[in-house]
Order: sequence, then C-alpha cells, then structure tokens
Amino acid sequence: MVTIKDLAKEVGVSVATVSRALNSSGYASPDVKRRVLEAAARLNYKPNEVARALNTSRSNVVGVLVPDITNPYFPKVIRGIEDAAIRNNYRVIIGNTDHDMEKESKYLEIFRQNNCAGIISATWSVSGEHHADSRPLVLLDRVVENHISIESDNFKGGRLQAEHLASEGAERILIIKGHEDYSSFNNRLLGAAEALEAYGTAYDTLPYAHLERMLDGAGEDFTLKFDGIICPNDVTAYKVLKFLVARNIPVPEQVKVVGYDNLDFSEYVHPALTTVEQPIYDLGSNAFDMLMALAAGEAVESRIMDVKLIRRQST
Amino acid sequence: MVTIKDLAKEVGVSVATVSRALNSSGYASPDVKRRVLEAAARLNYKPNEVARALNTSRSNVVGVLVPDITNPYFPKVIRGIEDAAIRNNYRVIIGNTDHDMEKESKYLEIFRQNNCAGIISATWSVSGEHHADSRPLVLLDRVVENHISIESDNFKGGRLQAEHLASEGAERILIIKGHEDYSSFNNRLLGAAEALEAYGTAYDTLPYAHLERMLDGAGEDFTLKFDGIICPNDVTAYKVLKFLVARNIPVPEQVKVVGYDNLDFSEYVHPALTTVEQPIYDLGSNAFDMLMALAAGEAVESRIMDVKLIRRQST
DNA sequence: TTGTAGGCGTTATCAG
DNA sequence: CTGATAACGCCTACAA
Repeated sequence: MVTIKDLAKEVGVSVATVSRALNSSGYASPDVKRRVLEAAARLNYKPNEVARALNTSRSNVVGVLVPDITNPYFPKVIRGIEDAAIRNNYRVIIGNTDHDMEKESKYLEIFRQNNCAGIISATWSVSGEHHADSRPLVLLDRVVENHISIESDNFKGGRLQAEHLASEGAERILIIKGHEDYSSFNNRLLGAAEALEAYGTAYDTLPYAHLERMLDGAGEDFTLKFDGIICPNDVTAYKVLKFLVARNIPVPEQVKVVGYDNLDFSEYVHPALTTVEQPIYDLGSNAFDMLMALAAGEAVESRIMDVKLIRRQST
Repeated sequence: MVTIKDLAKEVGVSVATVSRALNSSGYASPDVKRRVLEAAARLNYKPNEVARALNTSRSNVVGVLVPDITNPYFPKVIRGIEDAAIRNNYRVIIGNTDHDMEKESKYLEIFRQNNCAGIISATWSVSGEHHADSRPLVLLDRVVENHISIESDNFKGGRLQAEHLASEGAERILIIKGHEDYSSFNNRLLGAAEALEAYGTAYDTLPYAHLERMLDGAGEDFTLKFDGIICPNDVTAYKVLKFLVARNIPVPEQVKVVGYDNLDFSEYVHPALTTVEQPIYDLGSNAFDMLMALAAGEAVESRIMDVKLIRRQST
C-alpha cells in the first residue's frame, strides 16, 4: 500500500507537505503541488480512509437503519442513499433492526465505534435516550419531535386513497391500519379518515394484527361487509388481493382495493394495484443530502415530498 | 468517548495492561483483569474500531458487491450476509455496481482504503486484474476459475424447470436466456437444454434483449409459437406473465411459464408462479461464513446448494 | 513555503 | 505479569 510517506520520499519533500499538497489545505508551492499530484497518480496513491477517520475522528461512512432490508420498500430508499453517498465519496453501512430496540441501540453503538459521519434512520425507536450521541441524524419516513426528518406527504396520500375510493362509488370502506408506532401510517389514516368524513362515507378501521388473523383463516371474514379497502402499503394490498381473489370475490366490481407506495411489483399483481406513489428513491437521496448539510453545520429543515395516485385495475 | 487511556487511569494500570486484559491476548493477572473489565462495563467503554483497524490494518468490515440492491433477489442475500456478519461482530458496506466495471473497480478500491477484512461479490467482472489485491474473496451466484464461490445448483434448477414443463405436456418450449456473463444463467440453460434433449422435446432459446423488445411492443410476438416458457428468473417471468395475460393468452392452458428464484412475490402474481426455489438467504449467510474461514487461513471449498421446484398455477 | 512533532486509539514488542 | 514505547497513516499546529 502506497502512503503519503512513499510520496514524500518519491518527491523529496516531507509528509506534511505532501498532505497539504493533496488536500490543498494550507500552502504548497505550485511546483511541489504539481509534482506531488503527478507522483500520486503515477503510484496510484489512495488515501487510507481508516487513518484519516482516526485522525479527524470522523469517517466518511454513514450509518443507515432500516427495519428490514427485505421489505421491498427499503432497497429503493437505500439505493437512493447509496447513490448520493458515493457521489460525495461516502460509504454506507446498513443495519437491520427488526423493530428491535436492542438491535437499534447496538447499531448506534457500532456507528459510534466507527466514527460515522452521521445516521439516517427509518426505524422508530429513536427516542432521545441513545441519542445523547450527538451525531447528525436524519429520520426517514418518520417524524419525531426535535429531529430533522424527511417523509412523503402521508396525510395527502391517505386523502388520495380515500377520495379515490369514494369517487369510484365505494360506500362502506375499511381502513387497515399500519404499525401504530410510525407517524407515517398514522398520518395516512388521518388523511383518509378526514376525507371520508368530508364525503360523508361510512368507514371502519382495523388493526393490522386482525387482518393477519383473517388472512390466516382464523377470525371473522369482514371483507363481505365492505366495498372498498384502504391498505397501509402495497405489500398489505397484495395479501388482501390474494385473499379476495382466492375467494372469488370480484375486484374491483364488488370490492375495490387501494395500496400505498407503488412498488415495482404493483403492476404485476392481479388485478394490477391502484396505489399512491411516493418518491422512494428521492426520499433516500434527499435524506443523504440533508445529512451532509447537517454535518456541515448548515441550517436544514424537515421536508415533505409530494405523492400522487396511480390508477390501475384494482379500483 | 471513553478510551483505554481512561480505563488505565481509572484502574491505575498502563494502557498496555488494559489492552491485554480486554483482549485476553498476552497476560494479565486475574485481579487486574477483573478490575479492568468492571471499569469497562461501568464506564461503558467500547473499543474504537477505527483505531483498531488502523493498527491491525484489518477492519471488521466486509465489502459486498451487488449489481443493484433494487433487484429483489439481492435484499435477501444481503440480509443473510448482514445477519451472519453482525453475529460475528462485523459490518457490511454495500456497493451497487450496475454491471459497470468502473464502478466495481471503484468499490474495490474503497474496500481497500477501508482495510476491509474481505469481499463478497455477486457481480461478474472479478476478472483477475483488479484482484492483484489479495483480500479474501467469495463469489456469490457466480463462479470464476481459481476463486471460491457459492451458488445454488443452477444446472439442476434448469433441469427441474424443463422436466416440469415437459411432464406437464409442453411440446414446444422457449428458453429465455439470462445475462450471458453469469455462469449461473448459463448453467440453468445447460441443465434445461440437456433435460429437454433427453425428453426429445423441441425447444428454442431467446436472448434476453429480444424478449425486452417484444415486451416493448416492438419485434415479433413469438409467444404464439410455444406452449412452455422457461424464464431465467422470477422477475422475467412476471413480465412474461403480464404480457400473456394482457393479450388474453390463457396461462397455463395455452402457455405454461416457469420462473427461477421463488421470490416472495411469486405467489402474488397472476397466475401464481411455478418456480425453482433457491436458498437465497442461506447463500448470503454461508458466503459470509466462508469468507471468515478464508480470512482465518482455513481451507475452504466452493459450495453448491440444493434447489427445488415450487409448483403453483402458472403451469 | 516547508519541515518537525504530536496526536487520533489500539495493539504489539520488548524490557523490566 | 506489567509498563514504556513504537507503530498504523494521516492531519495540523507551530517553528523555521
């Protein structure tokens, strides 16, 4: 491995000079600088990021926390983050928390041990405590007081789901609730409920756990009581669709189903899913940019990104 | 941040002693060791991984190269790797290469700059050259001479696809080829072709690019000429299914379709996809274990994992 | 403009 | 068994 020491020897100057020439921090005569750069290129010198991180106590690694990368929402978020990171010469370390507070704490510890430059978290237990750690932090698809966050317009998204169903003639609507610890799901619910009340459309809500029980064949089948179902995300909608189709309940004729996310798969399920699209990739890349701004000490504001309805065959 | 220096002061010994007590490398009296450990716990000391990596010139980070994390095959692989890594107190840095040789080289460089302990690569351009770098390397779902690799039994998988279609009565089969630079796709093709020849069933092959053209509406529609289609992976099968269904070609009555991977979604598409299941998660976690063995200087052999046919409605 | 020297937190060598 | 001390590769006062 070639180090600045090698360059120093090669060029015939001190390591300090080499360092300055390379970083154009401090001074270096044009001539020396040129020779150093030339030697660096010739010897294929690459700075050791570990040494740099130790010295500056700040690595060019950002930690990213997700519940589970296997949930198809997250790969796209992560891709957005990763692309933005690499453009800025940063790397990302992923942590899967499985909604487990202990795992999350463990990863936060790890990020600290690695002098990470900052953290992007799409998990929910970022509740003060373990964040005595003052590392820059951006929350993704989740808002918590006193923290910078970025999310899609969940309230509007919920409203779009509801308005669409109502305008298509649904009169008894079931809203399936998402994880209650997530502000995003709660806001979608709020948006949908408000819209439905404005329309004067009857609706009911259902905890996610109840849905699972029904899907498993246990518990009452309440699909017959509704003619419109609002799902907290696309994956849930896939399951609902499968359940309905398996029971020969015509979709959308008897029951209309709307999802949320617009995952790539949503056009392949049957019937193709009407859903609210959120800019998943951009959420990730913007989160990274916000993190950098934060790390640079700039003032940054939380951000809400627009969503839109994608109409397909399930409604 | 509490360091071994703090612990040394706290316990009243030298940093060298603290280090030895902590790592139980070298000697430390039971008494001193106990006191050090106690202080470490009390002060919540965590070793700085950056410093350690610099000193030992080996970090506890492994680099993982995938073409695109957004391809639904990879999140599960990565989850397998990540889970195994965290169990062993390792972290993983992901690199998306987009089949781009330059990006791949860049990531390899980055891994080197970070003193990564090893690399797991699911991309194909690991062709000697940039691997003068002698870091431990495990290839995933890809075999290259003189490199340790892990993959599923692609040949058998291809055979299963073909045998199934033939035994279901298909008589003119189309095999859609995957990326030709991947040994995994080539082996599936070989397995399928061999089985079909044994059966005496007629078949034809089609480069993936031609399929795309057809899907885009350009190019000839050759689906009418076949009654069985073997896809290189599930995602391709989804597209084929969608194309057929949109044209009202009855599946599986007129054309049977079989995929490869058994992604979670394959039960939600319409009709639910018959496919070959490979142990994606285990591929990842085993790859990590192999990498560790390699790094420890142990002799490790390339591995092939079993696959099986999952029968659903598309055949 | 340049070089010397100290330090980032650990581990490892070598005396004591 | 323990304590100085020298690395690891880089950056940055401070001096020259």
